[in-house]
Amino acid sequence: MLSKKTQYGLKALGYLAANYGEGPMLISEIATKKKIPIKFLENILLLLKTNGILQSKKGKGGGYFLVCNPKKTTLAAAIRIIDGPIAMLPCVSLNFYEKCKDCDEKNCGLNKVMAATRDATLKILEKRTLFDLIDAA
Amino acid sequence: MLSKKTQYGLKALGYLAANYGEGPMLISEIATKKKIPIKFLENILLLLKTNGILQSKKGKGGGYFLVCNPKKTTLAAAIRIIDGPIAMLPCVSLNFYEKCKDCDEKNCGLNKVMAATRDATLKILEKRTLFDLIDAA
DNA sequence: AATTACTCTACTGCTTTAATAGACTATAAA
DNA sequence: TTTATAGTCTATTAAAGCAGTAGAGTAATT
Repeated sequence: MLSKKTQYGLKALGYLAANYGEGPMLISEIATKKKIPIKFLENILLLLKTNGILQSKKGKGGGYFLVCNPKKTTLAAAIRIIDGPIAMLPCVSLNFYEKCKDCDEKNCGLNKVMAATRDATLKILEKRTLFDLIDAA
Repeated sequence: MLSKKTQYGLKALGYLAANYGEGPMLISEIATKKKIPIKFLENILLLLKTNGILQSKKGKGGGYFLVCNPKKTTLAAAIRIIDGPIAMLPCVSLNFYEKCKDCDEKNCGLNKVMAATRDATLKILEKRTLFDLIDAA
């Protein structure tokens, strides 16, 4: 399961995507509209900034905004920043790979299944973008 | 990510699947062969038993064994027992559903993407079985 | 009766999660 | 050049979950 932090982050990114091109949005506005604890949201947005997805401006008229067009940033990228690995096991993770000790990957049935699962998941998350997070109503 | 407990559980089930029909297997044997802490494995196998996947026999010649043919038990079922939800968010979980407060699912972009991801994942995990966990070598 | 082997309850240390607090820095407008 | 605005940064906390351990208890077999 995704952490609450990740869920909040994606919600916030959806809001920023919906308002893309309209200048910086206040943390407080995002927090209110998306019902996210404001101090928690500060951390999350900062994290997304240091990882190149968001940019910010201080002072009056300031706030956060997307660096790129929402369709350019995949959900896989956003999730990896906040939550870490997308794969179900370290031994099949593309970005956070760790070798299983006591297990020969080549012959491991579990490894193969989990690799297939990872591929199916990524096929969605590498294609969908922040644009897809925009709410209907 | 799956918990270590789940990973151990699946490894153990793979071992039991490989030896299906050969009578009960000792916890100690599974633990040794699969490099799992034995006391931890006890908990896991018991959990799988109370949930109907395994059966056991006490005393000499005892041990654990699969209730059904390995091809009858899906990985989704096994994972749900040990790890809980497979979906990335409670609001798209089929077996552990929880409504998001402060969010209208019908219009939520995130909800739709996560539902699609869940479907892709389940398409694999509801089809693959304990039989697929059997190691090659 | 003795041995084998699963069963059950409880506990421990550790890490992560989900926040909160408060001081600090940069920007812009009056 | 002060004041208000708004993001930045460090630290702390309570609660929960994870990984693993301990030990006594029960059932089956020989």
